[in-house]
Amino acid sequence: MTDTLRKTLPRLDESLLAHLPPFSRLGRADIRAILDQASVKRYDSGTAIFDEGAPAERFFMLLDGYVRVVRITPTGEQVTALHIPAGQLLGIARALGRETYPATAISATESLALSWPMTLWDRYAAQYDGFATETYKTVGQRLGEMNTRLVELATQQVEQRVANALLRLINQTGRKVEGGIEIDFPITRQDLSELTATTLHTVSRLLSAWEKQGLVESRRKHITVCDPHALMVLAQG
DNA sequence: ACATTAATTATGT
DNA sequence: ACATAATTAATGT
Repeated sequence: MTDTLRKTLPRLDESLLAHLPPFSRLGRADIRAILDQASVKRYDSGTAIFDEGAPAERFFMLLDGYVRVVRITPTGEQVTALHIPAGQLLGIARALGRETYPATAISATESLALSWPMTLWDRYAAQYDGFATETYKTVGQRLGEMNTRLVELATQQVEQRVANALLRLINQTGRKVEGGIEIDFPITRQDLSELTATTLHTVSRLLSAWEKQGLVESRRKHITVCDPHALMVLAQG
């Protein structure tokens, strides 16, 4: 008689979460319970998942795609803070003790995300072993990344800044392709310039120069690094 | 060593 | 055809 209860859409499979850091130490039953409280949503490329300053009502787990976390400066220009690949938590304002989102999240590709009401955050953190510690690890990583970027901004020149940015991008979101490693989501020179606090023109020139030296290849909205090692040399200054 | 401005071309819907 | 991306040169700080 139990299958008369089958009234909802296909249930989410536990394997979606089982191998992801915050959930990897949890048992199947716990994951099932968490999954049953989640809702799924698909985001077209370029749409906002949440906005800076808005009340942080939900937190998210990115299942597929890439998201860029963006802040708006007082003068109204965007600054990309970081990119988040699939498999990471997102919008975890609660973990930072905040009631509002500290930045805007925009899907860089078509994306798929689970979300939960933020009220569940405390419960999960309290009752599921490993949930809190694992998420603080990724929070720590992101903090570290932003910190090293700050140092770069203060100390390095433009050329090594964009070289470093490229290297990070292929590390975090790189996909092996014939002849190099390709950034796995559409990225413009404007985006890269925001990441490195320079202009799209300078980025364009640098990429053109590197392309002539066989360091990179780029089509529109697409960059692949052919010689990571040479880039690393450049990145040191 | 870089930004800014502007003009030109290429590319995707 | 239209908007968006990318290149390139010239000029400015």
